[in-house]
Amino acid sequence: MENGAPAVEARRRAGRPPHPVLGPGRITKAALRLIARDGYKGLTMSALARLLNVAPSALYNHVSSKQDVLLLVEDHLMAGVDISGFEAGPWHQAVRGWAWSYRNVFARHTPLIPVIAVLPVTNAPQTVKMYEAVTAGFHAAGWPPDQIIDAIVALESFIFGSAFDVNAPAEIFNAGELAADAPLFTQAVASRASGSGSGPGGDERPVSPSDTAFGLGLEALIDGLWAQRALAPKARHP
Amino acid sequence: MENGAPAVEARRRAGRPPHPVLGPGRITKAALRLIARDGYKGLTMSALARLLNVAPSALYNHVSSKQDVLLLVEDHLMAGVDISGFEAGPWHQAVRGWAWSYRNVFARHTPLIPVIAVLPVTNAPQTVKMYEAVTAGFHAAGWPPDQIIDAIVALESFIFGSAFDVNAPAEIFNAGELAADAPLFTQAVASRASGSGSGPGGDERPVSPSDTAFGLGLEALIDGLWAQRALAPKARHP
DNA sequence: AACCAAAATGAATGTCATTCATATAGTGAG
DNA sequence: CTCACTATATGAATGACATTCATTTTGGTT
Repeated sequence: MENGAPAVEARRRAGRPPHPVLGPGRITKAALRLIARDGYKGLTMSALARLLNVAPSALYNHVSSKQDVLLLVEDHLMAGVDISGFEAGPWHQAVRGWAWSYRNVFARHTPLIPVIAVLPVTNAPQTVKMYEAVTAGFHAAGWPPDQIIDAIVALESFIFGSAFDVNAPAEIFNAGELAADAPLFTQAVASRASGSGSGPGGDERPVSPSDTAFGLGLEALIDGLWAQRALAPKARHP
Repeated sequence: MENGAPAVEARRRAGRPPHPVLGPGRITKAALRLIARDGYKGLTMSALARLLNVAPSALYNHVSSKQDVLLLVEDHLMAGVDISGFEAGPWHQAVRGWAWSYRNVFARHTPLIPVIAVLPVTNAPQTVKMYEAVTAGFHAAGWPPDQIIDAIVALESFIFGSAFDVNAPAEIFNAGELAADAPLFTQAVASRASGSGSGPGGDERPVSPSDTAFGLGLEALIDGLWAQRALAPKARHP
């Protein structure tokens, strides 16, 4: 039941079917089922309509484009991002939990990232809700108000980039025939400390290389941002 | 002149036209011209063929798919990323220059990012060359070899995510009708310190919000990574 | 019972990437 | 000089796709 107000008002104007056979909610659920089964390549308007026992053109009475469908999915996923840490706990730990959760949710939905990163949050209630919770956490930690959004954007950029990295194949850094021209790089790849370290849960189990890199970068970013809190904004560069 | 060796060897095997009318080099250049003119939506195999005065199907004698074309473009762009700082200067400054340059190059080529982030570097000479230079810089700065790749991946993730942010519209954080439900967020957006700070060149001119966020995150990441250098790899999380 | 607007339909359109059978052209071998 | 070989170019065809449109169905309201 996402945003019933306009539907109610519209229903007031004239006779309507009381059972909305199709609607944002059902479309979102069907899209998620499709994505879970066949991935984003399987998410076509035809497949979506087929799953809903409806003609493809019928969907356009409820969404104006496929991008609209992606927006619905995105906003639904945002509700799955863990913001509980910002309600009470220490800032460092809240950001950690939020960032891991955020990355894990979108690692399986990377095709959404180019959409999210560029589209306004208007008409995305769950997304706004998440931003409000995160902002509140920063505020409570004494962050300078005029730096909060920039800090969130920086963290989000790292999270989105890292979500792509999760889907990288293991051999992505295999230079192949070019290895001879890149001895230091090849050596660094070979000695990469994969499998060591602790997992996102703090327990001692093997983690993927992308988990290790994300953990390293996240801790660096959290510490670095904390240290720069209240300093003048800078964007210097040689 | 991109890797003439295979072509020469192939020419040795049998009779060939001495003037390669089409080839990776020309295809790459044409693709870049198309992207510059019409953006990535204008980069179609038909348009590419038209620009080269050739039938679309002819392209498939030189590339096996459109993804191959994107790979050619990507590797070409990698040559434009500034790695000069790693040859001599201090580590902090070298990373800074590299990261700004890397982000600026791919901010205008975000459709490539999902491709880059997932595809092996094999057969991408410029890409391998860049990684080698960066690895050498980390090595020279005394970085623990088994952490170099993870640190680079973390920086790259931040860079890729930030490249998307560059293309975000100014009103991306306008909550619209939902503003009432997100007072702290709305206030933080309004007080965002945009226009202040110094530009990437260190001079005093207005910078975009994405520049500010990138500068903030990059400095935090650089400082944080430097501080964590030589510490045990960690990926902890509550 | 008639009306009206939302919603569903089926056919059609245009844009893609990609494939395939065929044709061409230049080169080394005879 | 000529034949055969091979890379490369061609044009037509295919199938997937999002989207549009004229038309019909549907069900509550009057």
